[in-house]
Amino acid sequence: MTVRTRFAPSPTGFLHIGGARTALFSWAYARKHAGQFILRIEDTDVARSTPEAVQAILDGMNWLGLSWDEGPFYQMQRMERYREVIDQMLTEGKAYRCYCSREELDALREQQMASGLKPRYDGRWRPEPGKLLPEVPAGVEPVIRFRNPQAGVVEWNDLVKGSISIANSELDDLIIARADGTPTYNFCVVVDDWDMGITQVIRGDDHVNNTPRQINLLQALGATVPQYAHLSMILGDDGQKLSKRHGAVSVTQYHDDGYLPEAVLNYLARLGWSHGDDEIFDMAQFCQWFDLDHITPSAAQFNTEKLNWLNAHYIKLADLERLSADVAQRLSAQGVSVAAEPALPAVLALYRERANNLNELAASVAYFYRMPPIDEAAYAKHVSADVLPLLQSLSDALQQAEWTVEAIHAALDQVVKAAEVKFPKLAMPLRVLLTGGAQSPSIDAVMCLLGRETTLQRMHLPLAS
RNA sequence: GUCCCCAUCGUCUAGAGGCCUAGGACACCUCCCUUUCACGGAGGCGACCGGGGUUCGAAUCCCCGUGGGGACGCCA
Repeated sequence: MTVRTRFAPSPTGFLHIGGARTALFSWAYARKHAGQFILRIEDTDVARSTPEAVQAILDGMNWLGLSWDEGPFYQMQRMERYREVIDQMLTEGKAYRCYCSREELDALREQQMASGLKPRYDGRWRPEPGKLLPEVPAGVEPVIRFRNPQAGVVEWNDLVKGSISIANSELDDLIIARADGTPTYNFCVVVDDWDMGITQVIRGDDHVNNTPRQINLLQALGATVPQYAHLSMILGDDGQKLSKRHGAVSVTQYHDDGYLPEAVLNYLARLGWSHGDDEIFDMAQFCQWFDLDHITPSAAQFNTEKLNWLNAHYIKLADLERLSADVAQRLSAQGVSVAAEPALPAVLALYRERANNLNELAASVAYFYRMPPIDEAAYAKHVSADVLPLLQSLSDALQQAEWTVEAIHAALDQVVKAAEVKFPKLAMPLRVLLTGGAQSPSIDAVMCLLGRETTLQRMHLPLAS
């Protein structure tokens, strides 16, 4: 049987890091087994679902490169099918109408909580042989409830957590259709997973408690029960649960923050899953290695520093043209337009080893394309009066020097030797004048890229005043 | 409250009874490289939640405790 997995987000917000990892694992599992990965949008909560959120999820998936083979399917477009199944269940006595008002249910819940019980529906409208049902109240639209088994236990072998069993006595008759006729989550999931032939349900472990209900429903429908794999949640950098208020951001925010998708993917892959001591691998490798046996059942804390490390790694590896296109955009967003010279790829080749993210990288090379603001402290420290003669003689030497790193280096050496000073005595003030700050790659390489004209011009700043 | 789940360095993790004086990675510290800052290289620091069992032997299996998390919606 071919593997079919799915990612089924509800479009009530963006695709966050936890959802992205769930999608990644489902995707990788399908790829590993040469199966299909299906995208399904669970939009039955009409009040909270938005088209913007759908788009945000699609954007996130696309940025990460998690491609789906079927879908996106929208549950709101499958209403007819749900109704058909509900009608059939009603006919077969597998579901029934319940005329309890919300107030009634709230009161029941409160009362049960107060007496230390697990709140659940008491089955007052559940038909039983010989049982007298209450009189149908006028003007109340009923909900439809599933007739859940009352005895026995539901047990499944969770592919991540191992055997889990929950007694049916813990469950109640869940509502599968609201008073307005729209079906509810647990029901739609079941019908969809069934219709779509899902073989492995890989999802967050906040769904563990839904699983026995879904299994009961599936069995009532005569459907094959898929395998389940429940992934533990991802905690924030501070160990706290992620929420809108607290650290949960869209995966596309990582793009804005200068992360490469391959870095985010690699990081996510290692969060809760491992392959021995392997830390760095691409998605092709991941799809070969991925399995559910090596998923950690416990929650994982997000660690931005490790993500940064991976990002820096992938920046060093990235194709220079691709990097240039990205960095040019970031620069232009800051009002810096990239000139033809020096060529951005060559500049990035010099700088990519020192950046943790693309924004840093862009900021660090901006001085090639516009006069940088000078770090005053660095200026005061390095550009003292006694270096002015050095700058002057270097300037002289540079006028007719061949413009190569070697020749520039020779000129620097010559000035330093003649003045009997250490190399940094000249290199540091140059750094400050040319780049605006005290840190840069090898100064001769910087000068070479900057070009003769700009170099001399910036060098002459203190000489002129 | 009830039910379910989880528990190895600060963090991500390796670990399927002997290979464990517990391995790797990030972070941190030291040194090396060096033209500053990085990069890179070499070292270092640092953990099996507690208690009982089972066993010749337990980080690994069982039980209890403790701690953490999740679920208990006409949300998904």
